[in-house]
Amino acid sequence: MISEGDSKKNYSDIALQYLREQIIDGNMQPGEKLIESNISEKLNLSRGPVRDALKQLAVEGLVDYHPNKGCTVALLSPRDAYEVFFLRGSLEKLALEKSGGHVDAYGILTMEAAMEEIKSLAGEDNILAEVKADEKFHAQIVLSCQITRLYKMWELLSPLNGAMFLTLKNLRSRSDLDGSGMSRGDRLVNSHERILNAVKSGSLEEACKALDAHYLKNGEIIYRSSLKA
Amino acid sequence: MISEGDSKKNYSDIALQYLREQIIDGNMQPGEKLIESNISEKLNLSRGPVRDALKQLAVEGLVDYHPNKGCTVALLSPRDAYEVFFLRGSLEKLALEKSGGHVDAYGILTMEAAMEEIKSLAGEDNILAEVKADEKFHAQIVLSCQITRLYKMWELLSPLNGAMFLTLKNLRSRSDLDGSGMSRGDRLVNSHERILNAVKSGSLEEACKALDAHYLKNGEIIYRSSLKA
DNA sequence: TAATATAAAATTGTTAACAATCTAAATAAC
DNA sequence: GTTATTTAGATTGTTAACAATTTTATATTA
Repeated sequence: MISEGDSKKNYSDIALQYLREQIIDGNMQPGEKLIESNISEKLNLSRGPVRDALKQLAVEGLVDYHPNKGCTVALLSPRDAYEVFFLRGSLEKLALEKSGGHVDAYGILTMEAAMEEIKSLAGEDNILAEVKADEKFHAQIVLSCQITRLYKMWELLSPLNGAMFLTLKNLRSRSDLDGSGMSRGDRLVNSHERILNAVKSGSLEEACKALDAHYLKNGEIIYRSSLKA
Repeated sequence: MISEGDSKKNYSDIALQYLREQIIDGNMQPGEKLIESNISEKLNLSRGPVRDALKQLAVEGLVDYHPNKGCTVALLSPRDAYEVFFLRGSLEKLALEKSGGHVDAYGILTMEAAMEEIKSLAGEDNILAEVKADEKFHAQIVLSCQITRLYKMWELLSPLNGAMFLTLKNLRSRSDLDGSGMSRGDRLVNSHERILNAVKSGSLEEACKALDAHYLKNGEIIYRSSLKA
């Protein structure tokens, strides 16, 4: 467990955040080699902190670590997408079951704020901001049950989930519409609105269904398009 | 993700395994400061690999990492125990639900072998061996569903679960018996035997109940004894 | 004496150089 | 011409020294 407090960032964290955002934002090709000396040169620091960051990214699954051979940007298969969506959804449902579907007033307010962000980003082309709004939204669901380690576990999946966002977006920009005839932005808004309504009404069952629909749809889109390719 | 293959260990892994086992085996006091230079001197290597190991242990929750101030052996509260047991149990049940309660022949054989180990260790005083047998047993349950990342997630909880083993043992060596009048070893055997039988009979429901009983009992014992202390 | 400020020691964070390993190119053997 | 073998280069793994920070001990002041 890492105790924070003062967020005066050390170099490892700077490298970590930089690399994570670069990967999620799609500025690094899946499979691409991540050479420590290149990165440390780019960020004007030594290899040590960069190595730390790469090891952490390997834990998060954004990077594949091959001992003695270096790191590569993770190649994420449709199967990976399925697993991440399934797990993230399962953890959120588990949290809701524990809390009886009840998210407190602060949580609801935060979710509503995140909802507004998601709406306003629907037309834009800002993956990183989308990912952050999405995380803010779903985090409140997980936090509802007050089980710290469940949240930590869910949090560990977030970077991968973020990377999937990019995959989804790229798939969509080719076809622009999915089976339902909705744009990606619209579906994102719809999907989250259904979850929010369920949580606000306090219906555990409907909330779980909404979460399933949300994550399964994501998985389905990735899977379908993998067939076309 | 870390690709292995050749398990010719590097120094980071040596330090990691050493520290993890020391902590789980109770040779380091909870709260104790872990000073990099001391450890590296002890293991005859430099601070670099030791730092790597400590960072990994922080991810696993066995160590608390205080930036600029160093690491301490994690202080695990009854609440932590509850959360770890709850999560580990939840993930195992999730896996079984996915696999419809079906563990393949190889898995069953492995579980039976682990069961024998657990039995033979019942009288001994070998926490590390107990932990490994327990892990071998439960791992097969998680692996049944073939979701790689679910296993990885569960695996990440294993070191903490191992540490809880020690806590449980220490509590028991004071009172030697729990409410049920069973010795710790006997309960361990009983509890796992019920799980194994359920899995072998293919009954998802009974397997989930057995898992719940197993983990909830662990949590209960830790909680109860925290009241006495 | 107790509380605060200062100085010394210990410890972590970072770097740069060295060692070991892997990769790829050039050479040799068939 | 193709396959091995050797060699040179690139990259990771490890170390030891340095810088920054924190902790402990000492001295100062009220």
